[in-house]
Amino acid sequence: MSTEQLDNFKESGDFIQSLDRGLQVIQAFSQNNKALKISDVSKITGLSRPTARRILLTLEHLGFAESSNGVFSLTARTLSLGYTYLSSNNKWNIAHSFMRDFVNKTGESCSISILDGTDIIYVARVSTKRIMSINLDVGSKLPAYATSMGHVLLANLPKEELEKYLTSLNLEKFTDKTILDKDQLRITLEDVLEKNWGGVDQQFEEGLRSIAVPLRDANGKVIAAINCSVHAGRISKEVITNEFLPLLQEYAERISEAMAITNR
Amino acid sequence: MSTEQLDNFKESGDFIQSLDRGLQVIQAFSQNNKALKISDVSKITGLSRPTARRILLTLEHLGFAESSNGVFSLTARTLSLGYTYLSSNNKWNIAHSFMRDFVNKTGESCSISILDGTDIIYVARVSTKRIMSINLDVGSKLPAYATSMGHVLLANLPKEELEKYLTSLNLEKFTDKTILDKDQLRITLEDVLEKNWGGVDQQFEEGLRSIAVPLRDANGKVIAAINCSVHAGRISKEVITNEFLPLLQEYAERISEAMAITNR
DNA sequence: TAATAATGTACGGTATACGTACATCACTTC
DNA sequence: GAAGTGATGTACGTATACCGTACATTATTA
Repeated sequence: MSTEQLDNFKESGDFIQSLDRGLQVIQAFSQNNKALKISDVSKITGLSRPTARRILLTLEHLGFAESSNGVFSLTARTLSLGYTYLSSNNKWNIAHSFMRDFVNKTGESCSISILDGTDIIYVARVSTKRIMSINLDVGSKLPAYATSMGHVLLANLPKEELEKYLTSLNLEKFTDKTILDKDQLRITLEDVLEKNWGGVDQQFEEGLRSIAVPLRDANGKVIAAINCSVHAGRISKEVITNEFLPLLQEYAERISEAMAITNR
Repeated sequence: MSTEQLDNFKESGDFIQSLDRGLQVIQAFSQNNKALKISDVSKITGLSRPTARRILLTLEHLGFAESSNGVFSLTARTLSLGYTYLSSNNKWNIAHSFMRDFVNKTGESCSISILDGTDIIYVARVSTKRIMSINLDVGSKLPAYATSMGHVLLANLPKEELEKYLTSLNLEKFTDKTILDKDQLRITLEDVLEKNWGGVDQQFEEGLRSIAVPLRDANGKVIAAINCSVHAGRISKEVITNEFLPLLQEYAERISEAMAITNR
């Protein structure tokens, strides 16, 4: 939705400001913002200090936040709040047993993610050893343009949406191999769309290599991406494309099918 | 917090009703409530229909919900909302590598959870094969009294809190072995407190056996529980208590230590 | 075609939530 | 130890955001 549309909606009388603000406050507690004072929240969100205070106190009394010595942090209840999405949506559960199977065969991690704006969000994950510096879990967000799943999801976007994405995009350099040129990204995505799979080699993190393929609904529409990520020093490009890719494609097929059946 | 206290707070002028209501609506989308109509949400939450509608539309326009043909469901953005708890709180990440290590040694799943009211909430999990009928993930909730981690967490509650919990508790029968007697539960918990570990044998689900021990902060206060769950048909009671328990205790010690160091 | 049950919407009142302003407290800094 | 900095708590009057009732409208079913 465009900002203009949002503004229109905000004045439509069907918009609840306080809910928006409350959710903004929860999101203010992101990485490196482990614990926040009232004034911190006020600064981050742009809300007035009394408003930030009221929201934090409300969250605390509802059990979504806790405070000690005037420093607030979220509680695990917030986590289960997000989990209502998963428990209300069993399609990713269906994928799980297939993913486990794939992981047992390859010995490497497997994940599913969907696109949310400029990010991918992990909705299912079966991991083996840890290969990334950050810990990925269901709910994690990563920038789409630097990941294999992101490439698959972006490549399958309608043309105009992709262009909108590309124009508003701000490319950040994560490693020496990160794509920093929009035209190059566009070419890469065209290639991904044609091949029907995407691969990223240490563009997001040094030593991390991954491939991804789409998951489709009954109509063939891409609804998610599934990937396999490996340690670059351990698994060569040849092995991942010649051995893992066909297997991943096979499993993607089977998962898409299983989800289509149960969604009928 | 007691209801009375909450009511007092609600009238204090520091309570934001709309935020409370909005979060109630999100939580209305729990298991088996995959997709909800406006009137469904109104019924479940007790909110008037126009209010439910306003909240749903607001959530939709913020990207936390989506609708098609008048049926609303949550989006993955809700999931990432919950994930802000994890990313704002790195202590469970610290535990992850230890848990992986434990899983590699035993070949069985390992999880950490904390207490939230009458439920335990999973905050970290490294799983192998799937042994439960439901799929557990970070954010999942289970009733405390029927799980080994729940026993550990309940046993370490202050006396009065435990009593309060026990009096208000409604025991549900999950399997033939589920504890249904409060006195028996009390005795079990006393035993757990003394032994410093808890074990549950198919009380929550047929074929599921698990043991749990506490994780403590620098002051020795119990902050979470860590468990190991196995398939009852594959791993005997003897193996789990004689081989896995000492290992779990060792890892719990190491994790507690690691968290204490980084929290300094 | 009537009836049921859902949704959309208008509207006026009021409780709700707001931000400014001031008081207070904790912690530096000179 | 006094002045200064930056935080929090709180009072209060106001504006408005949000509310629910009531009615119109649109599926859906009988």
